[in-house]
Amino acid sequence: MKRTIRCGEVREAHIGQEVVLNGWVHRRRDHGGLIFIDLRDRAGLVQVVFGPEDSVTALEAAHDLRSEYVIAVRGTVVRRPEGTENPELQTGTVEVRVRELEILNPAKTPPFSLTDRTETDELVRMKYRYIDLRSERLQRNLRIRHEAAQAAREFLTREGFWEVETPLLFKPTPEGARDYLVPSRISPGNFYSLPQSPQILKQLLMVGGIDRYFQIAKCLRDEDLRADRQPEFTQIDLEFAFVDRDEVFDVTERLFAHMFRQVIGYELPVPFPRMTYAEAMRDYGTDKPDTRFDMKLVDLTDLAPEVEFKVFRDVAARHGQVKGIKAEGCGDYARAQLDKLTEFAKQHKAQGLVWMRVTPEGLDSPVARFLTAEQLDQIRQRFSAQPGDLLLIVADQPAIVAESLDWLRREMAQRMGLIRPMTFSPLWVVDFPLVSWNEEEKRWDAEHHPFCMPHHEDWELLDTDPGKVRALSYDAVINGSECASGSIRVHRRDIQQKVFDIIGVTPEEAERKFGFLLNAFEYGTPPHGGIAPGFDRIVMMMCGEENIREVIAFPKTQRAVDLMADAPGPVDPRQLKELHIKLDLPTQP
RNA sequence: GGGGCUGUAGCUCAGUCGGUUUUAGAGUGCCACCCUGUCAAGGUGGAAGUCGCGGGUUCGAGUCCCGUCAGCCCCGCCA
Repeated sequence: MKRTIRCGEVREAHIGQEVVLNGWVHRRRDHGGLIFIDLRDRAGLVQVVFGPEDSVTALEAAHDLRSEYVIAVRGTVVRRPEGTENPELQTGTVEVRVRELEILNPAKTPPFSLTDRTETDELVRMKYRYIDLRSERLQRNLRIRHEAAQAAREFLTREGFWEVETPLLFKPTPEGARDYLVPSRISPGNFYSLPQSPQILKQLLMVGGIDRYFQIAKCLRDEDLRADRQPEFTQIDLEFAFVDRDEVFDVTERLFAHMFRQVIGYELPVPFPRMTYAEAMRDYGTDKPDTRFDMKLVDLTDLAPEVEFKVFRDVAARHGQVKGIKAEGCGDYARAQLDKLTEFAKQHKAQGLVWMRVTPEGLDSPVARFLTAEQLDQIRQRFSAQPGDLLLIVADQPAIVAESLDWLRREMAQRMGLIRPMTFSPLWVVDFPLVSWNEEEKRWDAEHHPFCMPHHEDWELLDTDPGKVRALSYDAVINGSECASGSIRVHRRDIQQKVFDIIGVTPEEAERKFGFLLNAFEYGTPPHGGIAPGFDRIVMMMCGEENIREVIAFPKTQRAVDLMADAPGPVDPRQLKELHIKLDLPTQP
């Protein structure tokens, strides 16, 4: 029996029609002489009814139906009897009275229920991913993912981008993330690497005159996983020829706005506010600030040398910082709670946490006795603190102050309920440093990648003070999550050489690693730049999900294992021999 | 590589100070029977356990200790 309509699409308009439905048995309510089945497919649920008036044969057969049986039914759409409508269902005013039932495939009792309200352990969900994919949650998430991809394609096509595929089997890139390698059978001892991103290839497409390129591209990085990181993930990869930063921003903002509007009906504020890297670090202690709430970091370093409190004075003397945040209305935190917050700050590297409860009389704090009344008042004013507020202050090296206060800020916002679900606060973070000092190896590293254009005003600094050079690189940040990253690229040989000099790449090395790209640049390269929005993270936000696995059909665990397929797995020795590979495994003691 | 949380019935969980508060329980699911308007259907009965795994302490371990495995969160890592 071939279906004539999807279960979730049956409506009052179909009353009186004969329909054939195909789907899964979601729930059954067997009254003996009357059986109700909620039949489910991608579109939703509809109630089908088996009764003796319609077919005794079907009724008898229906007693054998169990959860997740795949069935076909033929019957008539009728209005439900007065008082039996179910407002919870889109199909709740109608039902299908069954005359004919065919069991297309029975099912073993599923290892977990798709109808329970309880949350099943993710281990079980991932092992039986094909069952979990039937759940309302994953069906919705994958629908949103599909619609987001379609919206992106539609928008970018309209904006004049060509979708071009780039190879998965490519050349190992020497820097950046760890590569996934693929041995070559034909070229013994040589390997392809799977792309961490199509970075170099998209730049070559610009040299190739493609002008505007996009690709919904799989990227592969052999690094450890996180709640928002999988070893293979998807970027909406973009590159533009003859472009400046503002144009990249404009297109990207409109792309995001289009996707959010089209898929979830949310209006992103366009244009996105812009913040320099330096401002972000100063005000939020991170390069990806969550701007859904304020609670900016307040700097007290200038007050520190004057105070009697030794911790502050010492930190000031060692070029450290004293900064804090104000948690409005948290002045009623008890000692035990404050001890826990101190513990939290310590877990995030701070030596300790100075708290101050703002009372009508002044500041109540263990360190208050080391501060003069005037100093306490200065602090209060610096925070614009009102009675009932709580001040949380960290004194340490700048990096630790930034990190611990970033964590505290987000923790307090969470506790204070400042984070509304399904609100989105985007911004650009711009002017990242071009290079950063690698203390262990005593050299400069590229902060983004070595093809990133330095700010024009900073070109002289390339020779004198590379650490101060700002790059024409940028991140789009939404709700504290890095959602896109890109830059204007170097297309001039002399600038490229200077950047290589700074990061210690010799001409020979450059030739060996990126020779084909540098060669290409000598044959007429347009100024170009681009950006790569992280598709999975965008979809996560649209779905209101906290975890990337919820928006990927077949995700991997934190140990990069597919629990369903049991990948990775061993291979046949013959396959290894063909690839000229001998294993050298660590021996078990 | 490191820190933290978790692991008891198919699923979600409880299990107190280590003990005749059990023969390790509950809800749900499952199985059987009854049941014509339910929608988390209802009723009666039943089956269901390697307490993640290994070792140790003890007269006695789901409970304490050590190790180990797995899942999750975080640090490192992610140009």
